[in-house]
Amino acid sequence: MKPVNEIDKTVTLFKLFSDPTRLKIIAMLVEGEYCVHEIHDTLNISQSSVSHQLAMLRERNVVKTRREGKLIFYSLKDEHVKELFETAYAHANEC
Amino acid sequence: MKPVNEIDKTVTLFKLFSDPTRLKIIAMLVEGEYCVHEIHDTLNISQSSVSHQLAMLRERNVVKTRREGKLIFYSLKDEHVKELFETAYAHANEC
DNA sequence: TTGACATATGAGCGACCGCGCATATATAAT
DNA sequence: ATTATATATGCGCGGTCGCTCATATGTCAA
Repeated sequence: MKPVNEIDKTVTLFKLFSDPTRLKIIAMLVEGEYCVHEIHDTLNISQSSVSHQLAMLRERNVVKTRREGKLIFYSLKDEHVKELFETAYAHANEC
Repeated sequence: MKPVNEIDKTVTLFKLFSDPTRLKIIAMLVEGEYCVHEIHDTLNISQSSVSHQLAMLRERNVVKTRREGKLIFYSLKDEHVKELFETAYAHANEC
C-alpha cells in the first residue's frame, strides 16, 4: 500500500491538470513558448484569468518564465508535464 | 492546437484522479480486486463516502463490479487507469 | 419473516476555487 | 513626467463537489 503523503502529492499534481482553463494553457505550452497575451488571444481567456492560472502553475513549478522587454514568456519547466499530459490525452480520447 | 472538446475530455479524466479519497481508492484497486468494506477498513474512509466515490468511478467507466453473495468486488476496468496513475505517481514523487 | 450484514442513494451543508473587477506594478516610448 | 502596453494581484462572489446523516435496497441465515 502506497504511503498517503505520496498519494497526496499525486493528487496535487492531478488537481493542477483538472481545470479546463489551466489544461488549455498547459496544452498550448506543450507546443512551445508563449507570452501572456498570446495565450489570452489564442484561447479566448481573459487576461486576468490567464495571469491567475499562470501564477499558480509558476508556484507549483510547472512553468518557467523569461522576460523580454515588456513581454514575459512562459514555457514548461520540464518534460514530465508534457509526458503526463500526452498520456492522459491519449487515454481520454481513444475509447 | 488541440480541439477544445478533447481537452475537456482530458480534464474530466484528470478530475477523477484529483481527489484524495478517490485516488486512494484507485491506488488500492491498482493492486487488485477488493470489496467495499475492505476499502472502507483499509483506508479509514466512511462506508458512505467509499460507496459514493465508487459509484462515480463506475459511472465514468473506471471500475467494474462483480457480486459474490453479499459482497460486491470492485476492480479497474482496464490498464489505462493503472498506467496513468503510475505515470503521475512517479512524476509527483521524483523531484 | 425477521434480523444482521453489505452496499447504495438522496438531501443538505460547508469548503474550496476559478472568475471578474479593480487596481497595482513594470517596461518602454515620446 | 506622461502615456501606453504588458502583466500581476487582492478581493469577493457564485458554483461545484465531497462529506455526513439518514434511509433504502439487497442478500443470506435462522
